[in-house]
Amino acid sequence: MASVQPPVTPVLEGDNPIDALLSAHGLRRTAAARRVLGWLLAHPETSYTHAQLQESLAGDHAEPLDRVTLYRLIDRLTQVGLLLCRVDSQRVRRYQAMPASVHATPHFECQTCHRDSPLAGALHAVDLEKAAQTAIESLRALGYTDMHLDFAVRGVCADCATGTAPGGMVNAGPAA
Amino acid sequence: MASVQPPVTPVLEGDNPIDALLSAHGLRRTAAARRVLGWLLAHPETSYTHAQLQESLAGDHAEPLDRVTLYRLIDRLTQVGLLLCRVDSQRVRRYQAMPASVHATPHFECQTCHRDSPLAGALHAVDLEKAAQTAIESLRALGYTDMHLDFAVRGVCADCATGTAPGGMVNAGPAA
DNA sequence: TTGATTAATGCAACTGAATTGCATTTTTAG
DNA sequence: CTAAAAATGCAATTCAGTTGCATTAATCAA
Repeated sequence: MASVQPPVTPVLEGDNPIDALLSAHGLRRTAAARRVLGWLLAHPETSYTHAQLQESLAGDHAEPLDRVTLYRLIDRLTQVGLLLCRVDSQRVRRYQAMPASVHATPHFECQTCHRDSPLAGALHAVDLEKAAQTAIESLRALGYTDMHLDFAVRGVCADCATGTAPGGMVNAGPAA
Repeated sequence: MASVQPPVTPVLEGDNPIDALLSAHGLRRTAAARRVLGWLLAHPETSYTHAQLQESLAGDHAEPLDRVTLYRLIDRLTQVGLLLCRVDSQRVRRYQAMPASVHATPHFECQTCHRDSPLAGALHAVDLEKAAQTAIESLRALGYTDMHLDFAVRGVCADCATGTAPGGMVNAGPAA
C-alpha cells in the first residue's frame, strides 16, 4: 500500500526481538504470533488460560483473534519451548512465557475446594533449589531442554478439613 | 434376607477395614463404594483414570457400574481424603489411594509428546525429602490434612528436542 | 422392627475446553 | 513474483466431566 519509504522505525516497534524469537524457533512472523508472544513476555509472572489470553488480547488492541487460531498458536509456541504449559486443578491449560531461570514454584492444591495457593515461607527454598538443580543438570545432560520445575503439595486445606467455609467458594483467582 | 445367623466371617470379607474407613469418613457402605475403594487400596502403586477404573472394576466382578455413579463416588472419596487426585498432561483426572507416607514422586512431563516418565535417579532424594518434610510440617501445623507431594519437571524431552520420533507416539502408559 | 430421613444411584441431557476438517489467506523460500 | 508451506477462520465434533430429577438403598431414631 505505502510507496517506497525508508524504514521509519516507528516509536514502539523496531525489528522486534519477538520476531527474532519467532523465526529462531521456526515459526512465522504473523500478527497473531507477535501479539500473543509479545503479551505473554510482557506478563511473565503468572500463567493464563486460553480464555484469559483471548480477553486480554482483545482489550489490548482491536480485533478479537479467533478462538481456534489462538488455540493452535499457543500450541505451536509451547511445542517449540517458548511457552510453558501446565494444567490446573480445574483441568484447564495455563500458559506462561518460558521462565529464563529454572525455579520451583511451590504451591498447594486443595482436593476439596480446589483452591491453589502459593507456598512461600512454608519450605526451605534452599533445599528445594538444590534438589531441583541436581535434577535439571542430569536431564540437560541427557538432551532434555526448556525445563521448569513444579513442586506441588496436594491435600485438604485447613478450611475444608475443619468444615469451615462449607460448600461454596470453589474458584481461586489466577491459579499458579 | 437371611434369617438370624451368627456372623459367619466369610473367607474373604470380615467386617471389612474398608467399611470402617468408609463410615469413619462419613460415607455410606454401599456396594459401589466398597468395590472402588477396595480395588484402589489393592492397587496403590499408580493412579487410574475414571475410564480405567470403570474397565478394571467391570472385569473384576460382573455388572459394569454406572458412569455417573462412579464419577460421583470417586469425587466423594477424594473430598474426604481417601483418594488422591491429580490431573495429567492430557487433562484427565487420575485417582489413587491416598498414600500413607508423604513422599515426593518426581516425574518428568514432556511438553511436546506428553509422555510422563518417572525421575528416579535424577535427583538427590535426600534434599528433596528434606524440603518436602519442612513444607508438610508447616502445613500440618496450620490444620492441613492428607497431604501428598508431587515434584514435576516439565520441558522438552531428548527425543522431541532432537527431532527424533517425529510426530507420532503421543500417549504414554499409565502416567504418574 | 418400622418408618422417616438422608445419601446414593441411574438415566438423559447438558457444559465447556479443546480438536478436526477443509477451504482460504498469508509467509516465506526459490 | 510465484510456487510451496504455514497459518487462519469457520463449522462441526470430541471427550471428560456435570447437572437435574425421579428412584432406590443406607442409616438413624423411636
